[in-house]
Amino acid sequence: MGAQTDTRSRIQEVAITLFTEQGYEATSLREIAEALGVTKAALYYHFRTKEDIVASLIEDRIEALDELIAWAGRRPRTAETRAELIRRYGALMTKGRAHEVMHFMDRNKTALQGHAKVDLMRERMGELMQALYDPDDPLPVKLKRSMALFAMHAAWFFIRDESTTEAERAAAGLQVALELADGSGG
Amino acid sequence: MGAQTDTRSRIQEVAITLFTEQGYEATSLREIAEALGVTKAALYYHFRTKEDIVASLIEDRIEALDELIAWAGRRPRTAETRAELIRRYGALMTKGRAHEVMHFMDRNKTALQGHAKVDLMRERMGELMQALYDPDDPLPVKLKRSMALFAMHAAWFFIRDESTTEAERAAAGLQVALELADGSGG
DNA sequence: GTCTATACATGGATAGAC
DNA sequence: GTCTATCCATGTATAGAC
Repeated sequence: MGAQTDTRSRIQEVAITLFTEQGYEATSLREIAEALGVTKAALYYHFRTKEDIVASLIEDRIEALDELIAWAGRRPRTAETRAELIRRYGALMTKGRAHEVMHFMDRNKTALQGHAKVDLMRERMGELMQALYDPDDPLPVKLKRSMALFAMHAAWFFIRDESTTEAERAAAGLQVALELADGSGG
Repeated sequence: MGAQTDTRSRIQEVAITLFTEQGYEATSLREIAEALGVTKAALYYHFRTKEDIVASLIEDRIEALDELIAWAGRRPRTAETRAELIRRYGALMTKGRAHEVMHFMDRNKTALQGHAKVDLMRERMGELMQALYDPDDPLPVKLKRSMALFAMHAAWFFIRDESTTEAERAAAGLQVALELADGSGG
């Protein structure tokens, strides 16, 4: 704890910001180090690799998703389950740096491909998406429900307006997600 | 024409495939060259830089978007205009490698940031999105309409099922997009 | 139109001093 | 816990022969 923990979380904060704004590959460890006023080698004391910085940002999220998927598996695939799943997913996203992490991952899809923890996270997101529909649902239904989870992040991805609050974004995302997951036809 | 043109378009085809699957930065020119059975230097005969390959893939798209935006600007912002805009956008996407290009761009957001033509393309997509709503629309409406254009690509991004045809994807995307752009409230 | 060879820059990662 | 110095791999791009 103390100075070490503080430096560690400062590294995470600077890293996710630069990774999202400039890109994961475009951001060198030297750049992160300089932004913090330390050197490259100092980073290597706190994280063994560049990948480890990413892993540290998402590993707690994966656990939360696991629980949510397990919960969904124990319930019937009804409209109520879908709505509740979406609400719970939304609640998860209010904690920590959840939206920043999703934004970072969205903007660096290929660059993060192959990273163990990221691949796991993507897999979990896919499972969660598939918990929202049946394999024999018509394509438009599959599409709408697939987009439901995405809708909960879209207010951060699409709406650039600085004056919009986090709460407003969350509420709008939730509303649109629930609409998308509700219907059974066109 | 002839051999030169053929090689040029073969480069484009291999490039967009590798860029999408492995990532733009992760794909070296040597790799593209080897996949074609030529050398790195041969690529430089057809394209001055790596960026130029990307530019060649999207520059015709930008023109098409310009026309669509101009058309929307001449019409009142009604539900009918929105629906027609979406249909026209969908028609554009049936031509050439449109969906591949969008998929490529989606998966390489940060890596492509700063490329002149890509930035222009993104700008145009933003303008098109904003043609679907008014600045004073409530947030959920903005969000839904922003997602409409995205829906037309989502059938390619989200639905992995190989047995789904292009026509089915297009039809589903169009249907969902029209629904998202239609409503005025929650 | 395609080749070989190479210049040049950058980035991740490590060794070892303090 | 942070530093300097350095290794090593890779990638873009160019020069010039065939």
